[in-house]
Amino acid sequence: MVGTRKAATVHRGLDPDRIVDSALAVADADGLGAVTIRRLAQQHDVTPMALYRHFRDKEELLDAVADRLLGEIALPEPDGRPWHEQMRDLLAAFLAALRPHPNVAQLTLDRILTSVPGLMLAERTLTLLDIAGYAPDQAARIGRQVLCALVGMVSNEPGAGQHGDPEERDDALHAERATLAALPPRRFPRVAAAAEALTTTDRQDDYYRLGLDLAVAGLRGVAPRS
Amino acid sequence: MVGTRKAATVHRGLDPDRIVDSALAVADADGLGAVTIRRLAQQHDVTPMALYRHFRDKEELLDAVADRLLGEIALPEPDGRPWHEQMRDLLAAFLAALRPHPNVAQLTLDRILTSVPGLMLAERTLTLLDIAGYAPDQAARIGRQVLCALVGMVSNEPGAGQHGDPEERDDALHAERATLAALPPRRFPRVAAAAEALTTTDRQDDYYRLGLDLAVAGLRGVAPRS
DNA sequence: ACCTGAACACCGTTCAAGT
DNA sequence: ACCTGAACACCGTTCAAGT
Repeated sequence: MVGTRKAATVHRGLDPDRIVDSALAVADADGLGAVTIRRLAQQHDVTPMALYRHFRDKEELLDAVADRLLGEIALPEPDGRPWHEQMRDLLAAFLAALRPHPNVAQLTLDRILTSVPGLMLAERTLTLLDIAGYAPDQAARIGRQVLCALVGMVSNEPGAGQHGDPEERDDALHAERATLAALPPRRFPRVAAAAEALTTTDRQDDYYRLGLDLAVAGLRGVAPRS
Repeated sequence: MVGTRKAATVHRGLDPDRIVDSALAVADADGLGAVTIRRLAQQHDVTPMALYRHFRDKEELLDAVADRLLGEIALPEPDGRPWHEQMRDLLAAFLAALRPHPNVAQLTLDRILTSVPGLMLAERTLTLLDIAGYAPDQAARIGRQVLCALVGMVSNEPGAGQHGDPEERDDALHAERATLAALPPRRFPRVAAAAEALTTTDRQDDYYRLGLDLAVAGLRGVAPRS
């Protein structure tokens, strides 16, 4: 009642943040391909064109989704530990932000250098690589590779077939496992033996821990100063 | 004239291989999003529905495109050298097959375990990781990560914005470089300094050599036996 | 066997109006 | 300022025919 002018002009539910919420929910449930201007509009009981008041086009909407993910990165404070320990924590923070939304992770790659939180991640990465002894050019290239590898890790984590029902997804994984296990053991003995490991969604923490080990070990192995 | 029955029923130009050719050409020129049933049909002077004689749906067409790339892998023969040297050559062979088609590379990831050339790559990778001392489960996980990282490397190579004209692409890269260089040097000194390295398409061989170094060094660093 | 034609249920997006 | 409605140029795909 004693509403200020600002309160009087409050949106009834169609502001960019809530659209991004919906986009994330749709992508998590049905994949990035299901994120559609028309579908989001429908979820907000509004005409598709209403969204264009808030985003110039679909790409700008996806930018906002990526920004949301990048904004969730909880950057660890720099400290006095060896660079590779700090690097591990930094990369782990990036992973932690991406993991809840594997279907959306790939969007962040193109936006790392165009959003503030992404730039902060990049700056920290380059700083640690400098401490490791990398020349600036090398650091730029190798930093890109590592962040790229992490995003790929999340986008392609064993369960990420981006289907609808969790039941259907389990069935698909089970079928794939059976196909692999039935491979001719003369030609593909190791793939057949690894059928279980390649198709399980269990022990995801192991998967990610190993991925971090791999990335950090790579950086240490190539670094001028170890 | 003395045509066999087979020669008499030869296609006049609409066989799956030529459709895949077109799909690759379109993807290379205008990105994966431009690969459209209708556009491919048009290129072959045929109705969109004609393609459904050869592919059950669009996904099967993309499977064929991915198979084409995977089929280009020239697997090196196993020999007596240390596992990491053989691994490097194996990964380099995969990279060499992907590099000509960065816009398409990502398609291969989901198809590695469903195509014969992909399975051969996977089998070789697991074999070398076994020699390195990895337990089968670990080998499966880490092998996936590495192949994933390589695909990501190609998909996200500096020039890969998947635009049309090469001129337009250069302009986009130049603009991005300027934006990065103009970043507040107080907050993002290293990113600003790396603007050039992050946006150049020169020295791609360095980029890929470094990526291979990173991957192999990671595998060696994590391996039970080095 | 291979291709066509018309139709359906979707897209993103522009333009001109409405309040 | 914010939303609507109709329209346009695209999608993938089904179905029933044509030869």
